[in-house]
Amino acid sequence: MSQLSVGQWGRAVDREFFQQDTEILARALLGTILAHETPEGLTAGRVVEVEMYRGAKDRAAHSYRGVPTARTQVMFGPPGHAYVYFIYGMHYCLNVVAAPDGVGEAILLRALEPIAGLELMAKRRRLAWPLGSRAARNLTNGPGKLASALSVSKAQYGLPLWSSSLRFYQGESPLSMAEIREGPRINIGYAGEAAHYPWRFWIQGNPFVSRT
DNA sequence: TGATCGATGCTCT
DNA sequence: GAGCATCGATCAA
Repeated sequence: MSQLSVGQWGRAVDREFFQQDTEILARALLGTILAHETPEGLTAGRVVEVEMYRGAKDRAAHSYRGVPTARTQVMFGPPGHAYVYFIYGMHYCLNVVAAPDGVGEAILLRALEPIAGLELMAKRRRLAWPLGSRAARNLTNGPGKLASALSVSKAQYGLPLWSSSLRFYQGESPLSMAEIREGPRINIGYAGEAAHYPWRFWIQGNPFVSRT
């Protein structure tokens, strides 16, 4: 059954998809489908909001100091793998590793538009089912929420996002430049000048974006 | 509709 | 020991 659904989302991306400049990749991720198959079932959503973090050039990046740590190790590896970290004592955040091996860059997935497995997502998010329209918007419109809804945690750390149970599909059609908006990233006030860089990208007018 | 604040524990200094 | 790429509850308007 899941194979049928997956077919509607176009081809799975390949390894080469991730081998492009981090900003190009961040924009290209908008509109793709992220799917996670688990024993509980399939959940998937369309990527509608991302932020990029650029290593040594970027005070907001976990990799800013340039030295890999136990947490950030995968960020410095080859692109296309999952960088998952635990934050505020209760949430996970999912990133796509970008840039060549040895360079610590990544793209944070901030919001999805849910498209498959909504009941399972609601269960994981502890929301009542069936969902009202407000609750549907609340399913995956934030980095911690989407990780919870898709059941992403440290168990997915380092997974290749073109060939594992957690992977991207191309989606229907590429977005035009006019559909993509950009602005400063969220909650990085500690990062000085970098806090103002317009490194958050989202699909204009999409109701599942975390903020506008 | 928006501002404020507490929860909670890992990560790094 | 301090801080954190968040979320949800609560309160004011």
